[in-house]
Amino acid sequence: MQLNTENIQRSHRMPISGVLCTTCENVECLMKKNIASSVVSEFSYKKTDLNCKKGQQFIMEGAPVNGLFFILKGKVKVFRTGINGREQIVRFAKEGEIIGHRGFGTEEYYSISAIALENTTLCYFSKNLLQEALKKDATFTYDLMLFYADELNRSEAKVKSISQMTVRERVIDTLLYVSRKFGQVNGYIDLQLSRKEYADYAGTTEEQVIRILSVLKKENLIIAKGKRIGIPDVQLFKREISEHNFYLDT
DNA sequence: TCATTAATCGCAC
DNA sequence: GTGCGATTAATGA
Repeated sequence: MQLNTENIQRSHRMPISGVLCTTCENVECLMKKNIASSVVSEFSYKKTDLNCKKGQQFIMEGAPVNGLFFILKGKVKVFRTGINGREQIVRFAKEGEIIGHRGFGTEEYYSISAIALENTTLCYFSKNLLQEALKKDATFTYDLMLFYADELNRSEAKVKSISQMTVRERVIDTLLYVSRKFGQVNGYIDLQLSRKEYADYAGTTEEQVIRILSVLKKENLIIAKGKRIGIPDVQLFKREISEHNFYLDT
């Protein structure tokens, strides 16, 4: 029975490679959420899977936009190259998230770069096919719009944090963001980042992150063993910045 | 294990 | 707060 359906799918409804959206486990994925729609379902067969090894760059700043990526499995960092080669990490992304969406639409070239932080599998959709699907399915389009709105909101919050927070608060903010997004396993954040990557996100230097991290460790607000960093009490940790922000907001 | 790479510290600016 | 160079710790081939 199962073999039979699989054969039918293989004959004319199989994506060019890899995992089907129907069997995919990424519930948060925009495709998965809308898979009940016939438009989305039809469209989902036209993806291409792409395997990226740890450290591999799959979006190059300035390269022409042909489509966009969904993360099937793995973790990714998105960044922009700033003045004198310094990286500015825009965001981190995990399973089910969209990468390269900003280049979508009227933009011709990517304004960001993306690198796999661990071995990652990506679902690639061509720009033209996605546009067609979006025109046909309003719910799908609406979901994408919500995603854009959320991204914009986060991006604005980040502008505030960089311009108004102290370095210490920015590092704390970064730690909170990463732990909220990737969670903690065995008391440590489920993502190993170098001090430089924390710095690139917080908008500081590697040395500054190292110094602040060791202070936070002394204050028992975090635990750190090499690249593994853990936050024992997230609520307590949050208070470190929310107190200050209270004054900023009023 | 040894060699490479990352983290840390101290110091000058 | 930032940036450089030396030292030390961690990682992985």
